[in-house]
Amino acid sequence: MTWNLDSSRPIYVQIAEQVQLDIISGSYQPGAKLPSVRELASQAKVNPNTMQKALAELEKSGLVYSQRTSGRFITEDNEMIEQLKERLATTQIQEFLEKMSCMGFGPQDTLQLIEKILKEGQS
Amino acid sequence: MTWNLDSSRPIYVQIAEQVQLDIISGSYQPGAKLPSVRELASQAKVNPNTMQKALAELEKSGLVYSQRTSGRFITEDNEMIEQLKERLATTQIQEFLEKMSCMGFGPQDTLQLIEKILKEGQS
DNA sequence: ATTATTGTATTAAGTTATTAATACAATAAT
DNA sequence: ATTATTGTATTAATAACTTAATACAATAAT
Repeated sequence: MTWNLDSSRPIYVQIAEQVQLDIISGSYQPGAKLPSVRELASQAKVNPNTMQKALAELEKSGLVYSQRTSGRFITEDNEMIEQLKERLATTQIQEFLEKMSCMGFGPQDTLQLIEKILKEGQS
Repeated sequence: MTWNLDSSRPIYVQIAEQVQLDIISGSYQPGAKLPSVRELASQAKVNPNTMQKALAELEKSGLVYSQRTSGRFITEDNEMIEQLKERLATTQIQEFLEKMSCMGFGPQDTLQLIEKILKEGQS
């Protein structure tokens, strides 16, 4: 796990987002055990409380759960993960299209621009 | 001008972004005069300093300029505006594709998803 | 039973950034 | 010359977050 944190937004939010992405993308398998709060905090070089706060966020959504002394685990509910992934992707797309629209690019303009950029990137 | 502000990020950043969008999209024409800091602040219901800070941001990039007592104006440099628009769009697209990639959607997956969502939105 | 490891809770302090209040400065308009 | 309007600067207050220190709670391992 490599932590990519900056000061633009709260650390705990960034951590929560990154772990969430790892779950959605499958880097963390359903049911997998997470390292302890202290261990993760040490890796990310943040205070244990900050890590705790980040993980508590993920628990609110049910994505992870904790067992008092054995540790923390990713949910085994594959369905939930899939739904979240789908929902997040949809939101991302809609926000993106909205922003492009504000800049004066309609959906078709945007699609063409993306394809153009993808072609350029291949070189 | 309708101001759409929330507390997730600094107000002055959001204001700067929105004015920038208005310039890029053509809502503010090149050379146009902006309302005074106090007037804009009143409209947006923020402190004049906040508005001042937002506009100062745009001045750094050369998008607007101020004349001590006559007011603030949009740059007349059409070229600059066009370049910024292009650069911003490219950045938006790259960031978007990057995020989708982290979620496990490759470029082709993403394009298909966008098209699917656009079709649904028409109904 | 004891110990070590886990998550959790509480409180305080420090830091930073944002916002607000106010005063100052320049100049166009009169 | 005076006044009103503009942008600007300075300082203070507020808010949010992070860090830190510490204590508590539950249970698996021994």
